Amino acid sequence: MLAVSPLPNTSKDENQGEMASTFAIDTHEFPDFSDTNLLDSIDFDDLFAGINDSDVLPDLEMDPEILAEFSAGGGDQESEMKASASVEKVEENNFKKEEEDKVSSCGSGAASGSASGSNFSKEEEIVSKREEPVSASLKTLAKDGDKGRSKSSTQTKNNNNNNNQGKRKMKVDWTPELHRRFVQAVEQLGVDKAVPSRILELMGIDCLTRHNIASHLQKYRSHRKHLLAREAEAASWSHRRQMYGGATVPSGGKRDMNPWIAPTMGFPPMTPPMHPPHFRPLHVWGHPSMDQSLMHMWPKPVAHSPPLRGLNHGLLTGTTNR
DNA sequence: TCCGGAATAT
DNA sequence: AATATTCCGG
Repeated sequence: MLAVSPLPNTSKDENQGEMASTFAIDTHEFPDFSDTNLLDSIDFDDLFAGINDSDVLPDLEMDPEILAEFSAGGGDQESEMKASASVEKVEENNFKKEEEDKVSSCGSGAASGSASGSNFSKEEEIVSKREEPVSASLKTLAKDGDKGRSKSSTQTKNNNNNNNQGKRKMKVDWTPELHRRFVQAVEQLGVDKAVPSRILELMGIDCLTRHNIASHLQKYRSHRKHLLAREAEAASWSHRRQMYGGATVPSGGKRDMNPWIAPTMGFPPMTPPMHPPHFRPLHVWGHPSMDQSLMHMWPKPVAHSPPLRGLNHGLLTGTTNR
């Protein structure tokens, strides 16, 4: 029992103008126990599996604060589970009984947490919004790329719309799929012309607000910037070396044309002025294209740009300094 | 007022 | 680190 929900309703959230069209849900999650830890397969998974959203117990995952409040006793996650279980009765409103397959949706379930071992404290985020039909294909495509992912999130409660008012916003879990759509949209628009609203449109995910996109976009740009910067550095670095050797490229261009960097951007020579519908600059970073072990959406700061041409990338240095 | 983007906050 | 929120011009 745990009646949770004292919630003082701050009532400040209320989506201002975000078209709230969050309906649709779809909880088909496929438990991927392929190579996961047993822990993953713990039960809360199942528990959550069916219940996705519903604002009931608005706070289950709130945050530290509230959690702390009643968690004082001790069981943290335990309570969570229980709570969810009880949630079953949740269904009361009209809810949407959508079909349950594809449809963009926001809800989802699947929790996994990294409980592995000893690390659970008060998780908070979660919630993952899933999207549409693409999944299948992506799955295929992403194969090893995504594989293990897609189920990492500890869901808790969702906010729904329907009339509610005191709903909180849950963190959106940018799953590889979502991210992929995001990147796709951005590319289509052109990196510099991409703005949240447009991206949102292109993505077609109904849930997700402009803000979500904006936030992600910010991060995206930031990462990209770093990446480019690094590569540029590396490039210039290699440049010098080349010069030394008497090599080539007289131009003093710092990093305009870099064979290596190019792929990173996806489109060096023509960026903005063209985005045919079905054209697609293969991979940028978060792309499925680059499977391998690069499945980490956001490339960590690992410089990868072989300094000298002629050699196969492979190792690289990590310090580009001078 | 709405939007986009950077700066902050959580 | 990843998201969300807030602040600040257009």
